[in-house]
Amino acid sequence: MWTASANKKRNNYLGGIILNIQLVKGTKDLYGSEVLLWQQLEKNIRKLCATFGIGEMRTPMFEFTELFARGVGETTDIVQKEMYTFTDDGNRSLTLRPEGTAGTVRAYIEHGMHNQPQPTKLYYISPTFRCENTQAGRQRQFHQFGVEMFGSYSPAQDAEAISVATTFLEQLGVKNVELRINSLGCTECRNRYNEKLKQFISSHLDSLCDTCKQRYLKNPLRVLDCKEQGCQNVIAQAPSVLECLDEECTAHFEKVQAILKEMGIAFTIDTKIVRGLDYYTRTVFEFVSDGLTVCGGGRYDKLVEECGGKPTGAVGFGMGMERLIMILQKQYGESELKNDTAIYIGAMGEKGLIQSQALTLQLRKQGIHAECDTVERSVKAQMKYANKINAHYSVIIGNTEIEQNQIELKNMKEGTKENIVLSDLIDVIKQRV
RNA sequence: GUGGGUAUGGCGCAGUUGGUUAGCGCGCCAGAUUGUGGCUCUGGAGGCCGUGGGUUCGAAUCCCACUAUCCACCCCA
Repeated sequence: MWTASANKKRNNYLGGIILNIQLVKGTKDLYGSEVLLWQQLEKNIRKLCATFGIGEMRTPMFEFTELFARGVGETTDIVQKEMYTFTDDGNRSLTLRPEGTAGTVRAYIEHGMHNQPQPTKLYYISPTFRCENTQAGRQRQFHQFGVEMFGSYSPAQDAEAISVATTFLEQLGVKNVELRINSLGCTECRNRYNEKLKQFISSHLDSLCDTCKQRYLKNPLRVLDCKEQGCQNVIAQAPSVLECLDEECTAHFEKVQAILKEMGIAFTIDTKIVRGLDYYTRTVFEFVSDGLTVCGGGRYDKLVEECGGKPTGAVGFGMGMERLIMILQKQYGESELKNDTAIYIGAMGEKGLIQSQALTLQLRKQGIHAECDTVERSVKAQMKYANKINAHYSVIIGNTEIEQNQIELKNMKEGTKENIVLSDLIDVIKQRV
């Protein structure tokens, strides 16, 4: 590990050149039992998506800055102060992706996916970057699992997207999950509501906090999100978005609810949900567990068009993997995940060492996890090692075994031994695994 | 960006009002009669106590700055 003192020593070797070989703020190495947890989570996601007919989309880690600035919204905090932006050789302004939707939309348009049978359903599990203050479960490089569904304006698509998230959280066993939904309406409804809200807020300015006094002009919806008590009191009296929806948007929202009900998906309507991203239209939703938002998403019918594609209805959601991992860790408690080893093939003497290496490879080629001694330790130490790596069986190969073509196969759990013919070892193990 | 806590071998922690060679648990390595694990015992390796300054005869310990980390706010996933 590159501790600071290790750096110091290293610097001496390198003649005083100072190397900053340390983790960058907000980044993390994943290894050991933690990475096993990640693998399991990813496996669950892939299986889930296969069930829902959602294909994987892998977009590049960086794109033109413009894409995110436009896609995510110029007024959002993400664009204004949290993006990792740099200029490359060709003087292009590039940015590490701060969220997954924009890149997916770009790919959808660029590859003419609207020519495929619609809807196009895509998911991604990708590293994502935001330059903001860190906290538990919030890194500067974090991982997002997201699903995007293109090509439908129907409320059925909203419901399908929500059902993916519900099923996933259910299967993961996340407890106390609550689904909250709301509708922001189409652009017209939204503008109408913004005006109404502005008027309402301006008549209650005195009770608002300082930030809200500023931001209500630009983005009055944000005030609904404020946690200050004073603002909360004002908001409680504020007009609801739902009152401003036109007929179509109202019908859409009602239909989403009807489908969810029939699907057996419980939800509550929360007119305070507005989401921080500018691109949402109509349905928006959040899954909250113990006060933490574990999933957020909604419909974004204008985004594909804004990014240069044909008008296309779309709906999606994102989940922070780090938060899911935290939940899983709590669930699994301290019990460490381990990779088991089928058999440990120890060796005694030179002939044994040589043969054990070859035998191990043969087993591995058959898909069996075998380990052998590559350190030339004592038999006792080898057995200790076999125990530590959770070997189910062990054998020691030495001169006697080779001469007699006989070995003692030991069952590590039971502590029992049995004699078998050395040349039969592979077949015997294959049968037992 | 704002406020508060923390920073000691791989991990988790002690280190008393500043005083000699900085400890403990887990882990790692090796032994406990010569070729066999899990228990126990013994020994060993591994830290200039986050970094840089300052106060002092003397600093892990006091002061300042920086960095990282955690918590809250902000925002989101």
